[in-house]
Amino acid sequence: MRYADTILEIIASSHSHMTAEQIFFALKQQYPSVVLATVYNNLNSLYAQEKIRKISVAGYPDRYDKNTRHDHLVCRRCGSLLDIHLSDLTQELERQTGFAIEGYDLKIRCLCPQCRAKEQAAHQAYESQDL
Amino acid sequence: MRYADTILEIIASSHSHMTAEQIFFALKQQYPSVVLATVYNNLNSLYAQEKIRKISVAGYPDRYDKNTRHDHLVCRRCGSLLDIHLSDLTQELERQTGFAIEGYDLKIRCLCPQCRAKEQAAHQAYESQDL
DNA sequence: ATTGGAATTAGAATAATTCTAAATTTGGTG
DNA sequence: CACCAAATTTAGAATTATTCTAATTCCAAT
Repeated sequence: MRYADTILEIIASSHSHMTAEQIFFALKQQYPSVVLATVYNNLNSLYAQEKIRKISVAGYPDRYDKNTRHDHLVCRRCGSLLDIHLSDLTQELERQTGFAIEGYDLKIRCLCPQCRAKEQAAHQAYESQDL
Repeated sequence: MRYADTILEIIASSHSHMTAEQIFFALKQQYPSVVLATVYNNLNSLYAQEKIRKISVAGYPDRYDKNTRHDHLVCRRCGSLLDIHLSDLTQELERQTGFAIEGYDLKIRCLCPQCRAKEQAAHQAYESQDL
């Protein structure tokens, strides 16, 4: 895992949530000979060690994130992600489910500002059309 | 959308969480000439109308579920899903995020009973080996 | 009957990811 | 240092899930 630390740094220092391909291009800046499969190998290994998180949203490639406890806002229109720090639900979920849980993944569906603007524009175009 | 209602019924009456392919085979019982692309067309349309939910877990094909409010237990080892009815977090999430949210998706990571048994067996084999 | 629009079909295409086998690198040992 | 074994990387083929395209079929309204 010669590249594992560099990949961890790329993920840690990114404010976006990068796909395997984006990480691949970032890594290529430093190691031009590296190959996408290696990135997948490293990401899978880091994920298995729980050093990174993997975020799956239907319709989008998997994205990777640092493994700190936080939740995500997901735009229902463009799929963009935003970290959000909410209070930890583990205790409450254990109380409600009645057993020890290993963790959880909370995605909040919303509209990002750009998409909100686009939807409003579309809505107004519709409203003002001749009927 | 000639098959939409049948697909809805298949999803509603299934206690598992079916993949597009499983739904395709179930639908084929009644309509042997139907084709996988049609199932995807119907599922995408039902999903766009919010009549069904789509569940994405990294490493597994998307699965579909009825669109009632409930959460999911996800086995971290085999990916199996189980519905669980927890109290609605919308209010609390709106309070914490400070804006109107459209919904959320909560997956609780755990080990299903079968996988727990397997992990224990593996653990005991490891413990009892000659060192 | 005829037509138009929507849905379905078949199958090719695409995208993401994994797999396989060969080559390379690494670390330990004599 | 030289060698070996193990682990990692590489290249590229393969697989899987899903979407796309174009042709066909279905159905409802003339």
